[in-house]
Amino acid sequence: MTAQIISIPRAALHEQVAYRLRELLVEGVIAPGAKLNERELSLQLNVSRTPLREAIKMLAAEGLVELLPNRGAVAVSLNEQDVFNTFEVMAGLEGMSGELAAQRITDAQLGEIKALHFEMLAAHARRDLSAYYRINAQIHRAINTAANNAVLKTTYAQVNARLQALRFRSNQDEAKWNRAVGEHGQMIDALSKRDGAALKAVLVQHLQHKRDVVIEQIRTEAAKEITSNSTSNSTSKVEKVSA
Amino acid sequence: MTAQIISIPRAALHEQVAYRLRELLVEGVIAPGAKLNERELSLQLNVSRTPLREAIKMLAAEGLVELLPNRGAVAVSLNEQDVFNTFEVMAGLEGMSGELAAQRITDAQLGEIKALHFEMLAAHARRDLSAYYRINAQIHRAINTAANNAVLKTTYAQVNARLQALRFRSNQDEAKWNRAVGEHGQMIDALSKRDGAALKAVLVQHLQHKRDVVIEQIRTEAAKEITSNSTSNSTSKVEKVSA
DNA sequence: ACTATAATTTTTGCATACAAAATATAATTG
DNA sequence: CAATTATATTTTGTATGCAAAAATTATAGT
Repeated sequence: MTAQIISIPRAALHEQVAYRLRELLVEGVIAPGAKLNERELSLQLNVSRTPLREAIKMLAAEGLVELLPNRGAVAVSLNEQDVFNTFEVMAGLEGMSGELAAQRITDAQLGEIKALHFEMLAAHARRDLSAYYRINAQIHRAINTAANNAVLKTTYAQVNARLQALRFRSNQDEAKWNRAVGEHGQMIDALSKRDGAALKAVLVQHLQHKRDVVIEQIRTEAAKEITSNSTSNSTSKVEKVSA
Repeated sequence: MTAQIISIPRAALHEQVAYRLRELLVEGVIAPGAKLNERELSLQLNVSRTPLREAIKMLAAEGLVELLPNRGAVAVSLNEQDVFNTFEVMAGLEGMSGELAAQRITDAQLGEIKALHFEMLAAHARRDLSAYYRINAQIHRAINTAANNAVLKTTYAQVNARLQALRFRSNQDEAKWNRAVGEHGQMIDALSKRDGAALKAVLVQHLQHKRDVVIEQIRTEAAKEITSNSTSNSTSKVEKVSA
């Protein structure tokens, strides 16, 4: 008799596809505004169009792609207003997370967040932006987890994914980076004191600052786009689609 | 030449199906925990299984149904913890709505909300619970709309839909009903003064009270269920599924 | 009669096939 | 040559078919 492998029932195909597409969208491999060609994707992912389409419908419900009737799906492309609105909601959700986390966090969880904080300081000291962003995301996720509310967690993840898909993370200036790190210090203080109101305030402010940075970048990008379009041949992407 | 009808491109089939299923779930026609049989539904809705399945996948992403690998989909059934968590998030979202609405509401919108408020008082005076709930929902939706944030609106709608699906709306006692109506009066005051902080506070409290009412009902229902199961033949629904 | 096993039916999951719409390409005309 | 119409191709949307898994019913054994 052959060794019976314990059945880890591999996720349904549409789940796997949704997971992979989510990665591609959030990592920017599929750029905002880009069209999702079903034939092409089903070839690349090696699945038929049926589970692919089911996955796309899920992503549409999550707000990561937009469905155009009879014209398929495109990766969401947020305009300035969309970004503003999304950050506004994110700020509220982060605030909620912080307030609840302050009430519910365990000592172990707090210890882990402090550890991550020091790792973040290290990344900052080394000017390692990539590591900084990774650890930063981990800290925010940890606070969210400490809030111990599954609905909040999924809601947060869903709204956040749309912002991640923007991939605006490069070149924030020195002063703003320092400010962000300072705010993180305040977060740790507030969490240590289990001061929900203070943590909430810091997180909301933190998100507002991040919002300002991103919106500034969008404007810079837009300005560059116009310049390049008027001087050289247009290299602009697929027509802009609102979210 | 025949009169050219202005093409109102009827929504894609999967959209229509999703819309209809959403109604059935929120109105409780498909009860929490009930299985969604694909053959049966495709016959009833007169569509093939393909668009039906796509619609179900969307509802799964919205959190209205749960997918069981190789076993299809069931209408979500929230346990007490789930309900608590959902209300916690709803309270936060309502608070956000109120805070933003106070800043952004137009005089026309405020007028409409005041009108709805009086209609609600009328329904309360007549002890017309059905009308009361309908108008109540309209008021909350109007506040949400006045917040003027599309992301908040969809997020709110999505989380709220899961609570609607609970259909816990019957028999709230007199004192609690009066209290809820009183809170609504405070909302109107706060909105009129454009006092975001006050409105937020009232809304959060309002939701907490609603949460308490619902959780109490769940416990009562659960107690009844146990009694009936032990005395008579079990008429319980499909196995409980967590959300 | 109750449990365990086997056969049957149902149901889900995925792939394929076909029709309609949209897009791209070619042809035509002023 | 530009603009428009006609044709071909691609792409999406929906239905159907088939295999695998699950649920149900039947059968056998204790």
